[in-house]
This record gives sequence, structure tokens and C-alpha cells, in this order.
Amino acid sequence: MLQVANIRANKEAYIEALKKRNFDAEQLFSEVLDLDETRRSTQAELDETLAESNKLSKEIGLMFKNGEHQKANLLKEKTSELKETSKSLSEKLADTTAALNRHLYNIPNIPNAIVPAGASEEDNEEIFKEGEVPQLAEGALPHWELAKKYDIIDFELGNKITGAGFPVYKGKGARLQRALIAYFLDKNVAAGYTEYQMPLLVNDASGYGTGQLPDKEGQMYHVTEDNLYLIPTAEVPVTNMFRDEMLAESDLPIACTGYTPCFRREAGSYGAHVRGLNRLHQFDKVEIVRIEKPEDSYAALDGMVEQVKDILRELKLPYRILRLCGGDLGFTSALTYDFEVFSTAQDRWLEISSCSNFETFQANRLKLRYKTADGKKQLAHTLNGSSLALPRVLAGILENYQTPEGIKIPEVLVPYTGFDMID
RNA sequence: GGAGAAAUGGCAGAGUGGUCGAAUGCGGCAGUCUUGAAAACUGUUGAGGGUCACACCUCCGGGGGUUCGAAUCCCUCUUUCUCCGCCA
Repeated sequence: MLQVANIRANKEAYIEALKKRNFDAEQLFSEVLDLDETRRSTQAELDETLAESNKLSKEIGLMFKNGEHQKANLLKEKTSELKETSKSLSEKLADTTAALNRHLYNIPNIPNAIVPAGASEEDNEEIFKEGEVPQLAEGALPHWELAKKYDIIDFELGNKITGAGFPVYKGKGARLQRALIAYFLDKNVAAGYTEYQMPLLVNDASGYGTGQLPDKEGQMYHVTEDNLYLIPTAEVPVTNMFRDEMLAESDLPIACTGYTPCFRREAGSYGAHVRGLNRLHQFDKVEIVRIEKPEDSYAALDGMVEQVKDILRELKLPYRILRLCGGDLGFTSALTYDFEVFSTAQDRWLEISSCSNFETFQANRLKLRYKTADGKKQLAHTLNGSSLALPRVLAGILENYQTPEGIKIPEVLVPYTGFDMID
């Protein structure tokens, strides 16, 4: 959520910047500023009324003490009137604040200056590419065929137990997945991230904190009986650990990593591109989250990108990095780098990581602040990234490492799997 | 799931209707003393909004109510603790 003060100070620049998202903020901004104006004047009026009422109440107290009952009763009438006034004023204040917040919730983050303009993923900017695309033998198979051939992932079985998008991993498939999780976590811990295991269900305050609510409500599974949501990513519980916190400057930076399953309803997205592991309702992911001082946050984002690169390099997977254009940029993000692994057998790129700087957009909702050395309070910057999303890494490994003899295991994983071939 | 108790400032802990935003202790900060430190002593120290700065407003787990006036009374929710039950 943007800060009203910043909107007021940078109105024109913000409107211009949001055009990169194809978002027309002109109307919304002037409504926000008007509402804020009303909110503040109403607040001032209410304060005055309450001050008057407090004063009279004290006087009445004194009068009773002095036995001046008649005088006191006379004043009581006056305070009753003030009470009516303050009641209607606080209703107005609540309405105005709610309207203001509704507006603010609908305004996306201001894209960083280097975000390219663009309408869709077509306009994302490729900034880096690494790794050899392997020459596969004639008749190379997509991962869902390989999964069947080697009996390591059973999509039909998941169908039976739960429904589409809930695969069952089996034997070496399950062990490979577990190996990947352990390897990712170890890499992140070695890079200074603290490992966490988080709750998989969150309350709605957490959903609002990181911005899944109210705009992406339909994307989360909702346990209505207890009003809890299954997490769509570890970002939600991890970042919300710091909700309503006042950190010391010396606490920063904070770097967390955690493995969780992720649950996404993915309503309405079915079709050829979502076959196999490409898009699931439940999948595993190792996430990294950082809380940074504003002046450090972009260097930290670069550091996260390096961290993911390092992992992909060790896995020897061909990948590229995209700088997302305004049209493809997430609602809460100021700058996002997507990582994609090339799936040779499918002949397409698969998104496996996304690293974003949210600047103060989440922190403002979260009230995540820190005290600087000279005692000033300011919003921290939050960042997160996947390192990595399991199913597509798995798909990439299966497809790119297939040989006529079987699927080789990337060298770096062998100590984790305990085997070097799926056959 | 049942019965009972509780929730107050960074922490501990008073406060049961009227200068209570809240005693006291610890902690933090500043100073005195000291070559320096410790100890001792003195002062200071919650958060949010508002203001150029004051004033002023709000906040004693959340929400609602009674009252001229609520940390204090009532309702409700949540959480924690103790006991019982159940359970990996």
C-alpha cells in the first residue's frame, strides 16, 4: 500500500510511473487526496469535540466533589450533546478511512525506474542467459511421460485422492524432491539465511499484510470454518513474522529461508501449458525473504539473484533471467527478476523463481519499521524470492538430464539422493 | 472438549468509577563521582495521530455497551496458565 504522504508529494511522477503498468492513477489519486483531506479535517473536528467533552467531564467531577449537584446536572446536558456530535463525527471518520483504504488497496506499487514498459510477458527484458541446452536424443520425452515411464510421479493417483493438480511422488521421484529441498535449504543457510518452518495456514490479518487480501482472495484456499487460508507461498507467514514490529537498525538485514508446500487454486487456468508439473494446486517451494534498510535493498535484490544463479549453475540447468515489464509486474512489486529454466523436451521456458523488491509497499501495510541510529522511525524494505520452486526444477532435471539409459542425477545432488540415476 | 484463573508500558508488577497515560522495581539513555570501569547518586525514558513548535486527541489483549466520566462495571471474542479428558 502506498503512503498517502508520498502520493501527495509525488503525484505527477507516480502517475507517470504507473503508466508503465498500464494503470491510470489520475482519478484514483485525486480521490485519495480528497479523502485524506476529509479524513484529517474530520479527525481534527472530532479531537476538538472530545477535548471539550473531556474538559467538562472533569469539571462535573469537581462539582460533585464540592456538592454542587444542580450545576453538575446542568453541565451533563451539554456533554450529552457533545456526545452526539462526536458519535456522528467518528462514524464519518471511520467511513472516510475505510473508503481511503479501499482506494489505496487498489493502487499497485510504483515500478522502479529501470522497469521496462510493456503490456505482457512478451515485453519482459532478457538480461542474462547461461548454460548449454543439451542435445537430446531423438524421441526425447516431456517430464510427464518420463514420470510415467520410470514410475516416479503419479498424476492419476493424486486425481483419485484429491483432484487434478495434486500429484503423488513416488520412490526415486519422492527422494529426488526431498533431496532438492534439503540442497536448496543448505545453500541458503550457507549464504547466511536463517531457516524457518512456518505454519501452513494463516489468518486474514496476515493475508492483508502481504497483500494477498483483498485483491487475490480467490487464489487462496479458504478454510471457512476457522477463517484461515492455506498459504500460497512461504512469503506470507515468513514476512508476517515482522508485522507490527519496530526493529532496531542493528537487527537489519534480516534474511530468512523456509521450505513449505504452497497451495493455489489457480482458478480458470487449465489447458495445454499446465500439463504435468507445469502448474499445480499444491507444490513445494523454498523461499528466501529479506528485510532491509531502504538504502541497501537493491544491492540485496542483486544478492538474491546471485544466490539463485549459483544454485542453477551448480545444477547445470540452462536458464535465463528476465526483468519483468510493467504489464507483467506483480501488484506489490517495484522490481522483479524472473528465472526460467529451459525445458528441452517441451521446447519452452519454465518459470522457476521470481525475486522481487517490494520497497515499502508491504512494510506500510505490515507496519514493519525500524528505528535509525538517531531515533527516527522508518519503514523497512521487504524482498523475497524463490530458491526454488520444486516442480519445475524437477521437470527441468527430468527433461534435460534424460538419456537412453535413464535420467542422470545432477552431480551436486547425488550426496543428497544417494543414487545417481533413475532407471 | 469440560472446569477455573488471568491478559496493564522493553520486562516484572501495583492500580476496582473522577487530574491514571498509569505507582514501584528492573532494564535503557544522560549526568555526577572515577585515570577508566563497576558501584552509588541525580535526572530522564511507552506508542500512534496532530502541530513550525505547543495545545489537543487516541491507546491498559480485540470488539461492543453502561456512565457526564472506564485500566477499573457489563456483554462478547481471542489468547495464555492450572486441573481433567483426548491424542501424534
